[in-house]
Amino acid sequence: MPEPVNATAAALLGLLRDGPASGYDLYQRAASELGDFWTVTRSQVYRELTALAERGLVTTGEAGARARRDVALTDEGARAFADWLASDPVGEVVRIPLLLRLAFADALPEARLRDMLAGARAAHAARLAEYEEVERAAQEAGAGDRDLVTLRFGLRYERAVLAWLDEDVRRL
Amino acid sequence: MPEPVNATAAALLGLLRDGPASGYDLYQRAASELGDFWTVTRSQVYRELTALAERGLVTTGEAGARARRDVALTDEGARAFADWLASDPVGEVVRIPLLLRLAFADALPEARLRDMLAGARAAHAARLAEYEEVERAAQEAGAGDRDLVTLRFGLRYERAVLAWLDEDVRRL
DNA sequence: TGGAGCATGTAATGAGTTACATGATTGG
DNA sequence: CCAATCATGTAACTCATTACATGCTCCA
Repeated sequence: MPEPVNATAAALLGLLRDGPASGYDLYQRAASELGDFWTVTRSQVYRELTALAERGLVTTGEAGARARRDVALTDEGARAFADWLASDPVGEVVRIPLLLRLAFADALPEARLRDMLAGARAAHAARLAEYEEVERAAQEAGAGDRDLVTLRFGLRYERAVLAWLDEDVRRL
Repeated sequence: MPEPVNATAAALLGLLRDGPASGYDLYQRAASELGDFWTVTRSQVYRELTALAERGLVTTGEAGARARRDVALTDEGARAFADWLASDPVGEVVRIPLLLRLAFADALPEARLRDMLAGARAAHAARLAEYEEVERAAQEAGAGDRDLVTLRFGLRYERAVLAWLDEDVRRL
């Protein structure tokens, strides 16, 4: 059994099913199609593509304008993607800097704490509003539930955070 | 202005306010007191402690049993902690492997998908139950809202994920 | 026609995980 | 008294972010 690919590499393979693309393209598509709950940076894209090419899971085409080089999925790459896709989804990460600070709230000046909470509230409310707007637009455009599943997670997440801020954190 | 410390290092400084401790102690305390939304590994603890010692933010004591070496907070370390604590909480990370797979659900065999969702549901339900149990115990022990704020976040998060699984993902 | 901004990629650094090693304790 | 387990730490590796460099395009 060959070494399994990591999730970021697998995501790139998955995107490449739609046809060859440059690292830059893949980066853009990942940002827009994979959503806020699986982010990748450009550097990661290039690193993973290099590694995938070395393993023969993608092939690298000729250089085009601006050093652009398209890569394409190989059969072996498609197989590696399918294996990853069926593998157990492990490694959920939720990391909340605000929560870490609240653990030490005793040492935090009252006023600064209030500011911080207000800032967090505003940021999450803004993201919620953004998601709601995207949902509205998607529904008008006739998107199905399948397309909205990530968005729905985002909506629930942001609402949960806001409820927590308003109902649980408020009383401090 | 000195280079600010990173969040993991800051957490260790924060814990050291209660008195000197070994890396191992700090690791244990971080795991139990900082909760599931800011995890650190043992290796991180030692790496950060080394770096903190080089910067004079902690001092390293003599070796005890089993190569144990306690470190203690310096005044400068306490200042660095306070600075970090008051700084803006940036860098929230939420990373959901299941969501990434759902983005490619078209290529996933029906049965495997169902399994995967069932597994996720079970895992989150178990964590929710665990949190509820901790909450019950804490309340009996007379813990205040201040102590429970992290836990409350966990409760809301797990409930939101379960609702998402049951109400939004179900229909696929 | 030149400079503002987009496209494309690399290098350097930082953070996080896994695997390894080894010395104390302790219960059977 | 020795085997299992706990305590303690290091090394190697993978993953992720930030900073940098440079070539195109296009429009003012």
